Amino acid sequence: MPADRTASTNPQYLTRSARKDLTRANLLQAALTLMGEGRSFTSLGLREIAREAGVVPNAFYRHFRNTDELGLVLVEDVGITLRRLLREARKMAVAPRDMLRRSVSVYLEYVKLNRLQFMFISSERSGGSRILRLAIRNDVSHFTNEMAQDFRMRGLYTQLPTASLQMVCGMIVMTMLAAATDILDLPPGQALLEAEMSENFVQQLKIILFSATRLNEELSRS
Amino acid sequence: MPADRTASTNPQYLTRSARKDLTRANLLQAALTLMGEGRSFTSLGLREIAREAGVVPNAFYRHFRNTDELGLVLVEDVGITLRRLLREARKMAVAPRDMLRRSVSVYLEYVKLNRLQFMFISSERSGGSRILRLAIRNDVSHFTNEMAQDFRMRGLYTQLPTASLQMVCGMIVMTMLAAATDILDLPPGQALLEAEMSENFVQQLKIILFSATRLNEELSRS
DNA sequence: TGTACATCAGTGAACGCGCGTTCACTGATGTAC
DNA sequence: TGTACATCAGTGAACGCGCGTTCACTGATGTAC
Repeated sequence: MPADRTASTNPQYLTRSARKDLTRANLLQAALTLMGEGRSFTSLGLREIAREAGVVPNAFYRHFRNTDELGLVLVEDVGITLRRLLREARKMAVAPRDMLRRSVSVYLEYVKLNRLQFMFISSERSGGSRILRLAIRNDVSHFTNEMAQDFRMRGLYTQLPTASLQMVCGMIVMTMLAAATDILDLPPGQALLEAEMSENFVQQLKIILFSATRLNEELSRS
Repeated sequence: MPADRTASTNPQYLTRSARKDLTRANLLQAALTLMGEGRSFTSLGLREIAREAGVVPNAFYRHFRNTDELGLVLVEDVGITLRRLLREARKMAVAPRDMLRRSVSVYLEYVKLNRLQFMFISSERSGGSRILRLAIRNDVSHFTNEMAQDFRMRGLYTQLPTASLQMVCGMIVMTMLAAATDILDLPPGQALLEAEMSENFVQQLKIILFSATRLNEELSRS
């Protein structure tokens, strides 16, 4: 039952505004939960979300003007998740052995941990509401830019002009999102398929990164 | 007005079954038209499609069981479009000067020519209805396989094992679809942005193809 | 600290609307003789 | 070729339903004195 979600934090002992925040969080979580059941965000209705959150439809308006506004808050949360991912990546030792493979496995774990959020961006990045689509693309391109900056800070690919580095990072992010979609589609418990997929992902990144080292040398000659 | 679509082929002189086919085509076209107005296929209703096609809602059932079934027919059409694209690509001279750049510009023209169909796959490939998503992925992976076969037939990348060639083609197709999405998002008449985007696309393919020639040489050593 | 009043998160009922689906139908087209 | 009948693409009206949105409300929480 939806109400169980709040069972551990007994509303009895919270202030009014804390309880409001809780309901708001329940609404956001309700939308994610429904998406986890195979629904796309765009197809969710206000009443449906309120029902799943255990409040009356009208209560929704105390928190959001409409479902798109709720969606934008979800996108914000995704942005936070992505920035956290970058922070984790930054903590990794500089260029240790098997750096790429380790990054990939950290990333894939992260995707599985934030399953619903990644399902959300994967399905709303192209389809559905225009305003959400733009917000997500904005987040993704911020992520790409920060990745490029991190490469610079670490002194990687210093020979690349900024535009090329941006493009390479764009390809990496595109590949990351495709891999996330693939891994989320996998039925659970398919360890073998997952390992195969992950290995594929590593190879794809190798292809991109390998060429990056040669950009402006061979490529411009061909 | 929707009825104008049929004005050039006066229904008066057609057989009953030919007129039925025309209505069916109008329904399919109506769905594409509505998508062209910024709607996602998943959000289209049966009544809405019928209205746009100029028939009564009930008439829809003479042609499709529901909107998903209409969607599957659209996917079939996309499959045909993609196979036609491959056929055109095959007609191109073997390895002429600037082959890559020529292929890219042919492809981008093709995308613009079949604008609505590419918008359809781009937005329904991840979002919306599960059954449509699977059908589209199926078409895309067929396309990828055929591309790999064509590479083999042309004697390109003969040193690559089949699995690696598949992966490389997968990356090419992923990049192609991303480029299609980008070009379709561009406001019309932005020739400069379009040229930039197209050049970016060329570079991305170079990166992938260049590495492909070195796969199994340098990559496995790194 | 106690009281009187204001605030406001959530309620419950009602609305008008467009939806998908059903039904019996119409009348032009097609077919059999 | 002409006639009588069958077919069936599309019509028009009706249905029940869930939707988003509105309204006046309740009563616990918060605030001012």
